[in-house]
Amino acid sequence: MTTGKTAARRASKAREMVLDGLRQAQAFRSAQSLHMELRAAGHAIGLATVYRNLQILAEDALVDQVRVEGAEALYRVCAQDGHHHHVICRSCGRSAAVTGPDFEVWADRVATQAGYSEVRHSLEISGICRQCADAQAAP
Amino acid sequence: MTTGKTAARRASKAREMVLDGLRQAQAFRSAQSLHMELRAAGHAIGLATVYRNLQILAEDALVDQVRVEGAEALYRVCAQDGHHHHVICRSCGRSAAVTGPDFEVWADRVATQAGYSEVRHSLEISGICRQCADAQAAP
DNA sequence: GTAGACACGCGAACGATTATCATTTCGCAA
DNA sequence: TTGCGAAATGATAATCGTTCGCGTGTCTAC
Repeated sequence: MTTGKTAARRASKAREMVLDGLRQAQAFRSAQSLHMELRAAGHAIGLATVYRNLQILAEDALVDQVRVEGAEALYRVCAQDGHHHHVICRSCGRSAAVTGPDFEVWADRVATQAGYSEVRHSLEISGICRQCADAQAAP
Repeated sequence: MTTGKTAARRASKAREMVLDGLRQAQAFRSAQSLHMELRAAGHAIGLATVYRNLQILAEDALVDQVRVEGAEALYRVCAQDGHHHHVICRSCGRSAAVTGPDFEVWADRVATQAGYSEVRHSLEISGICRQCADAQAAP
């Protein structure tokens, strides 16, 4: 990697499928569940391939990748560009976008003040969405 | 201390060791490296026990637990006061505490407004500390 | 048409964490 | 002090998500 040469990202049916499967979902999906669905739909795609392409797509900023505490990584088609965050339902994966006013700036500033460079931040907000909460309350 | 309830927490040599090992570190430690060190120091402690006690200590708010993107969980003795965050050096693990403004409140509010309950959040800020940056710049 | 990349699918490997379980140790009270 | 039951322990197996290795397939460029 880092050859500097054109990435030579070749067209790929598998990548197409992964992206498509992600597009059809309203919520964040895990690599595994996406794989299962694709298999169920009759596509002979390998789990490793799903992971591979998910990574590639995340690299190309075509999908968002988040990690909920200690659980699996979740992916979703990137709605918009620019930095934004989500509230993710821990139960169903549905998410809502939230925008913090000066949060980004603040994070960067305090880290820089502390003497840190190449500052990165990751903010995850999770909860139980109303539908799931209702479903749990009334079994 | 305050053994009022059904004191489900008993004194434990292992927990003492874990806490001690953590105290001696200036930076965040992983469960595994802590275990290795304790073994190297001659203590016959099991890996599972390290994990167990780390969890217990985190529960009791005696240690901070963070998860850097996709890597292992890192632990550190808790400085003190309530909720706070850290900037962690991605290179050496050293960290600095940062205090956010009304970040906690904000996160909770936007999530609640979006209809989410049982809101949890996790904020990680990472960077390269000055020493590591210097070391990298002039090898 | 052929060579060489790149991508694929499969299954095994991997690393972090957790569960299991027989045994030890602690806290409390007799 | 001694005894008892509950909690803690350590070794190991198991789990789970993710990645690697490898032989094969497929597309591009020549």
